[in-house]
Amino acid sequence: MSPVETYTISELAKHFDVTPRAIRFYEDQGLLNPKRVNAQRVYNEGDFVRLKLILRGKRIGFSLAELKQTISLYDTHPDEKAQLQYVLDTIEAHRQELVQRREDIETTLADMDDVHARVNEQLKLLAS
Amino acid sequence: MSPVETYTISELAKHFDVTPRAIRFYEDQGLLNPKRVNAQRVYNEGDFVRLKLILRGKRIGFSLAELKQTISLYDTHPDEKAQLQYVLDTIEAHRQELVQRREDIETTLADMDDVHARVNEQLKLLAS
DNA sequence: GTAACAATAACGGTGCGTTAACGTGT
DNA sequence: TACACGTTAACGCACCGTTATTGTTA
Repeated sequence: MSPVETYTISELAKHFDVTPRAIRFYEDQGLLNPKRVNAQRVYNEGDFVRLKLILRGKRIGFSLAELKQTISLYDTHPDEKAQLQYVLDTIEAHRQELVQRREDIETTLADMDDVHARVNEQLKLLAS
Repeated sequence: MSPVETYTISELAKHFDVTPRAIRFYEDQGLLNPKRVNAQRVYNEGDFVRLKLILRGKRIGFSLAELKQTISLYDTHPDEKAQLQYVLDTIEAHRQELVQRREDIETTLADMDDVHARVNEQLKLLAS
């Protein structure tokens, strides 16, 4: 047996800079499902990654409810054709959203560059 | 005088697919400031663009409060050095945020591609 | 359409009181 | 071995602040 790295809730909390309370909350919402040893939560590598995905998803702007859906897809291993197709379709839908969001960001960055350039010009004129 | 394109609130609402009520709300929050003719709102091209920026910003994930700040910066034309520098700094801060968010999105898209490929593989095996 | 005020609903948690398990020093 | 003590965690329920809207009435 290879040793499996595990974590307590407070270790995770510290690592990701969130409160243990929040981690339990994510579990309440169905986003995590760690093993238990005497009612105590024991997190493995998979849970670790899952939490990382949750936090990244939050930064991107997804709600916990949305994350619950997508993250499940990531590590489910369905064996039926219909299910596999469903996974593909769902991924595709989310992909579209993300691509749109990325475009919005690109556009905004470009706008910012414009403003930045103009303001910088002003600043130079003023300095001379 | 060149004719200036103007819009009523319901025209804007229809165009951007939001309720007039929401547009008034954005004004309450200080994000819009259309001219009035007899207390009735009259929106010009600038207002139009502003609303577009607001909605794009929302999609990206900025709060109305943040948008109020940034959008103001976009079309203010300060003349003092300190103010100009402030604008540059603020833009830079928001830029950092956006770049981070874009990175998160890139990573997630890559993850999705992985899953997509794996699932597709499964599907092919099943079909054969 | 407008103004003003209220109500709502989702979201993402937090606080708290209580109970339980575990390790340490005496 | 026994006991007290501190730490950490679990649970459940209520509650909260922010945000973004929507309703309502005049």
